[in-house]
Amino acid sequence: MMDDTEQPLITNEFLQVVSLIPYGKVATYGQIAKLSGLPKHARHVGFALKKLDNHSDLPWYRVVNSQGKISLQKENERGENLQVLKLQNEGVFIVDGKINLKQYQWNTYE
DNA sequence: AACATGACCCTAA
DNA sequence: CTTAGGGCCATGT
Repeated sequence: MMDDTEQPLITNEFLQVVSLIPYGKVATYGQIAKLSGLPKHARHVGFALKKLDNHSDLPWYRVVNSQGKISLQKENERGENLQVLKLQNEGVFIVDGKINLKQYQWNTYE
């Protein structure tokens, strides 16, 4: 039997890392890619997340770009961004559409 | 196979 | 501070 469980990409690696982002913290696309061992694939992190369903358990909303801005532009009927709401709900302050990474970025050192 | 696209990143100006 | 350009590479057509 053929067992073609081959992934479109190494998507699972990305999602694995995303699931590790602590509550109330955020990580950048590049950071996720790097931690997954694929530093050149920052773009594909977003690509992988886009293919997710909104009812996924993954904290996809904790992923922002390197400038601390929300990359997802999609809005609901109220003109609100779901990612913004999710983050604010975790206590992440967003000023002028930007997040202070110095304060909220997931520090993988230690 | 070639071309366009993308929830990006980095540097220069 | 913002914008522009080049780099990157899997996916879709």
